[in-house]
Parts: sequence; C-alpha cells; structure tokens
Amino acid sequence: MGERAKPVASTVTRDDVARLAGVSPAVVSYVVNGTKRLTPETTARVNDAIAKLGYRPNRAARSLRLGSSETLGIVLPDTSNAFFMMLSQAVELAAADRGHGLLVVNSDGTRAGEAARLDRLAARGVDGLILCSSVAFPDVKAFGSRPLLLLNQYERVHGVHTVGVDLLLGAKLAVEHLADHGHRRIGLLAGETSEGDPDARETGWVEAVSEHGLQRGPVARERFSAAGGYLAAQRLIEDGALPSAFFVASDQMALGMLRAFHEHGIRVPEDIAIVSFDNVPDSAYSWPPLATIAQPLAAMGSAAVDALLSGEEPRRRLFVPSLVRRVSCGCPPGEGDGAPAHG
Amino acid sequence: MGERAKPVASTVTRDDVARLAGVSPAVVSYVVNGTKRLTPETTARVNDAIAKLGYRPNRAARSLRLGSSETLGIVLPDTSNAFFMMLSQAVELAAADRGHGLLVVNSDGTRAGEAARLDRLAARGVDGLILCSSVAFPDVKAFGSRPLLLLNQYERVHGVHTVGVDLLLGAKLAVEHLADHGHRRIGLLAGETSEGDPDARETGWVEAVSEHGLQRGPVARERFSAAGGYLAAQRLIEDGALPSAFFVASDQMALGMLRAFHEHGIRVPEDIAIVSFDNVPDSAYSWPPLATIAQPLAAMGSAAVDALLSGEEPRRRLFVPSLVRRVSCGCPPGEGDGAPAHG
DNA sequence: ATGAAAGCGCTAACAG
DNA sequence: CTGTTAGCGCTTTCAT
Repeated sequence: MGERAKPVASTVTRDDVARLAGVSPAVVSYVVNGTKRLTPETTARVNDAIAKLGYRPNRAARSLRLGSSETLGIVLPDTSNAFFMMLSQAVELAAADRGHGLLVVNSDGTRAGEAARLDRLAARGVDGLILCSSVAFPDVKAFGSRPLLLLNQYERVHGVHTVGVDLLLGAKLAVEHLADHGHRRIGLLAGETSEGDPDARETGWVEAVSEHGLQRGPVARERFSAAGGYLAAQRLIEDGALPSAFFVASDQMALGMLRAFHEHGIRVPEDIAIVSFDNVPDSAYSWPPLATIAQPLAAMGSAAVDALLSGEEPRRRLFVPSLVRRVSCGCPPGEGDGAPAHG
Repeated sequence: MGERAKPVASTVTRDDVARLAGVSPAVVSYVVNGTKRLTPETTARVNDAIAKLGYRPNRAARSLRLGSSETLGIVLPDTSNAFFMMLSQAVELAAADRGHGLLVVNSDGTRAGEAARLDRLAARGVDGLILCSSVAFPDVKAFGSRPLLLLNQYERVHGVHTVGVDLLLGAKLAVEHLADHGHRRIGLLAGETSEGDPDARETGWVEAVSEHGLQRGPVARERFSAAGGYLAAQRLIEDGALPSAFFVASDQMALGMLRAFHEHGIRVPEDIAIVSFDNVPDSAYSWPPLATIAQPLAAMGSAAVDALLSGEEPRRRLFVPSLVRRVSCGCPPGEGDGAPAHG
C-alpha cells in the first residue's frame, strides 16, 4: 500500500513539483527560470519540492517551446591531429560557459561528407554549426536559419562567419626568427590544400623571404600529417641541395620530417633548423623539441561560439599567433619547451 | 498578394506538408517513419511535398513525444592525449551508425568535475552516458534511468557497464616481446592512478616477468603524459642501474621518455628497448618509432554504444590488444611503422 | 489505407 | 504575486 517507488529523475515532471509545493505549475517554471519575482517563501517551498523530488526540467519540452536546443554542432576533419582536438575542446568550453552543449561529428575529409555531416547536425536542431573543413572550398550553403561558422579558416568567405589565425603573420614570424638565427636560405614544407590553391602560410613565407632579402629554399607540398611530412622530407633529401632551415606548415608534418632527418643522420638544429605551426602538445616532447607558431585556441573558441550565438552579420575574425622558441630553431633549451631544462 | 517568402527549413512543419500533399498530418508521420503501409501513390505525393518544402521533422518535438533524445553523452578526461580523441571518434562513429548523436564534454580531471559534467549531460536528456575517467574510482551514482558506461576501464564496477582493453594481457604481450628480444631485466614506467591503487598493466608486468624467469627492473610512476614520462625517465637516469628494456604504460609517456633518453645520449633500442601502450598515431613517427600495444578502438566504440542502447544488464567487456612491432623494441624497421621503410 | 485526436512537458502571455 | 491557458510539432491509438 502506497509503495510507489521513488521516481527516477527523468520521470518527475513540473506538475509533480507544483503539487508537492502546493503551487501552480507555472510558478515552478518561474522559480526554475527566474523569470518572475516571487515571495521568498514560495521560492523556498518550490525549491524544496524540486530537491526532494530530484526534478529536472525536460530539455526536449523546453526546446520545443523555445525553438532552440541550446546546442551547437561541430564537424571535425578526419584526422588524428591533436590540434583539432584542442580546438574542439576550446569550443566546447566556450559553449559550456554560455550554457550550450556541443554535438561533435567527424567527417570523412571530403566536401560531400562534410556537407552531409552538417546536414545531419542541422536536422538534429542545433542552433549553430561549426565546420573545421579539410577542403579548400567547403560547401557552405545555408541551413535554414542556423548560422554557419568556418573554424580554422583564414580566407574570408561570403555569407558565413570565419574564425582563424593570421597565417600570413605566423609564417612571417617563423621565417623572421629563422633569419634572426642567421639563416639566409629557407625552405618550405607546405600543406596540401585539396584544390591546389594557395595557403596563406606559403604567401607569408614568400613575402618574409623577399622582405628580408633572403633566398627561397626548396618547396615541398604534402598532406597535413606526420606521414605527409615524412614523405616530403624524403623527397627533399633525395633531391639534395637542402637549405639550412625550413618553415613547416604544421607540427604534425614537422614530426614526420624530423623522423626522416633522423633516419638520414641530419641533425636539427645543427644541420637544419625548423620552425613549424600549431603548437600541439607533442611538439614540446619531440627530439629536438619543435619551435612552433602557437594559436590562441581559447580565444578562438570563444569567438566562434560568440559569433554563432550573437546573431550578428557574418564576418571574418583573425587571431594573432605567437612564436614559441624551442631547440629546433636553434634557440637554447629551457625557454618554452614545456619541460624543465635538462640539468 | 501571395508573396509569402520561401520558408526557412526549420519553419516547415508537418502540417504544411500534409496540406500540400492533400493528406492528414498523421500520414506524413507514417511516411517519414515508415511505421505503416501506405499506397505507393500516397507515399510518393507526401515525399514530393517533403522535398518541395524541404521539410525536416522537428527533433525536439519528436524527442518530447518519444521520451528519447537519440543522443549519447561522453565526458573526456582533461588531457591532450590523442588516444582519447581516437576513442571518442570511434564512439561517435558507432553512435552515428545507430542514428544517435554524441554530446562531448571535457572534464577537469577531478572526480567532482566528472560527476558535475555527467550531471549536466543527464540534464540535457541524453539517453546514455559514457565516462572516460581520469580518476581511479569515479563517482558512478545513477542518473535517473540513463545507463552509465565507463570507457577505457579494466576493472569491473558494480552497476555500470565497462568497456576496456585487457591491460593485463597487453602488458604481458609487451614484456614477452621484449623477452623474445633477449632482454632479461625489464623496467616499468607506470601511469599514476590518482588513488594509488594498482594498474593492471603493472600486474601484467609483474606476472610476465616472473612467468618468464626475468628480473624486475626499476619502476617509476608518473602522470600519463609526455611530461610525466620525461620526468620519470630523468629520475630513472639519475638513479642509475638502468635495465636494457622498459615497458611503458602509454605512448605519451614513452614519447617523454624518448626525449629524456635523447638528451642523455641513450640510444633506443641499442641501449634500451621500449614497448609502450595505445598506438597513438604519433607513435609511428617518433624517433625511433615506438613499438606499442594497440587497442581495437572501433570495436570498443561499437561495444560501448551497443551496451548503452541495448538496455541490457551492466557488464564488463574486455577487448584483446595486439602488439605493433616497430624499431623501439629492437625489431627491424618497415614492418608496422606506418611509414615506408627507408631505402 | 487514412484520419481525428490526445497528449508528451514546458514557457509566457494574460488574467486575476 | 500567482494561476489559467494556449500552444510548440510530433507519434500513435483508435476509429473509420
């Protein structure tokens, strides 16, 4: 008799709370959402009932009513690059700060795949879409009224938000630093952009080299991965005429390059100095540790979420990268290697 | 005069479709969900209307009605370890296969933080929760009727699903392989489990060493990160009496150890051989490439999602790891290093 | 084979 | 300050 089981959390409804607190259902909503002034006693009674029952507002009902899921969606490139993990983590944190969840999906690295993933996300009712594309010209058609943002994007794209780092500046920082170390001939290991269009890091390298009266070293283009860097470095070595320094478009590629150099007994930085891009965690623990261009991930994540939630007109946001000196560029150890100097 | 704008996708409702197709709203649902036999003509008419209008069923309404969000939630440890990125990617793929989305949140690495994140996820109405914990005994209270699963978990935990790899077996595979290379004294670089309780990899090392009549080398415990591995290796080196081989609890730690060895001119595998754990992508491009114990991520991701969606009683699922031979253990290059042998 | 209708739990406008 | 009420868009039972 009366052995009604303690209800599971998800089954307690607002009406149950109202009944127990002796108020109307609306009042419960007022308390939960703080939308209305109520007497302290009422508020307390309702809160008691909520606690006693373990009431949790039903999210689906709220979404249906509000027309917003308070959720963002992100599609990540099909890569195991730690950089994207850190980027999506930054986005998740920023979204959580603003009370939003983040639905993550992985693309297959094709333009069609990305579009399909965005579509599924839109069908799930997210309030905004973020695309970290791995293709040069992603499919950016509209998804109803949901805003779309291209993250990790340098170029301006009409009609969508973009957030990225100033690749041109980053490349210049890298090349200038190498020049400061006395290198006069600087090579480029660039990433492969699927449609073969220019990458701003490449432009930055070109400009910095000419601005400083340096010489262009050999150029290689390969996929943005350790495998790509390894392959490219092997080709470069076979071709001979290696320069004394390289600017590399990503840490992952630099890691691959490092392995190729090791295999050939080429010492870094003594024989060849390297500055790469992204500052992934592992770059501090490679041998030698990689000097690299760091991206302000937290700021970029916040900017992305803000842009999507603000309802503002799409615009391009570019962030300022910074140089992290480590052994690979020729700097002494212990400055920014993320590990205590070896004593 | 009839200048009603083409409605945005999210504004088209089932009633609009019904009106255009000249059927009742219910029929539209039947077509969308395939729950009922209908005449081909009706089906076609409805599908036409759906296409014409760009109709998308409203997810929130569906969830409300169904009592299911068709979404899973996962909380990831606060680490930049690529292993967890691959693991969550595997889960996302498995979830997508079953028509579910994945809400990802990052924890701060504390037990309370994890519990709070799980709670927020539960409040968002996910159908199931996955926790990749970074503490030894995570807070696993019930979340209403939502099932909870511990991913990357070896030990059985009462009342919750667990999915993990057989750490004991993995450790034995590693130690045995090192023994096959002729090593008689094998050290251990273990991960730090926050409550200081035993890690099965450690037990596996102990057992394998004694089963094969080997000698226990020095033991170090540190955080599961490159920084941890670096620190531990430095201590080990200072203490002297280094063994000829180490089993290392994670690739990240091994990467840090490798850097310490490089700094001290200790050659791998000539002076010291290494086998580590996880098979993260970068392990194939370190110098030397790391021999490691690989985890069947895709299978684990599927198992996790299935367990959560099946409604079955919680149980423990353990997967079989496998050895990936690379240069660091003493094997010749080119077998499994993820890169062509250097010619 | 198709349609009518009853909610799912919540928010907010409006009334008291 | 609090209560009543009308939906949000959908699934599904029960008629027809």
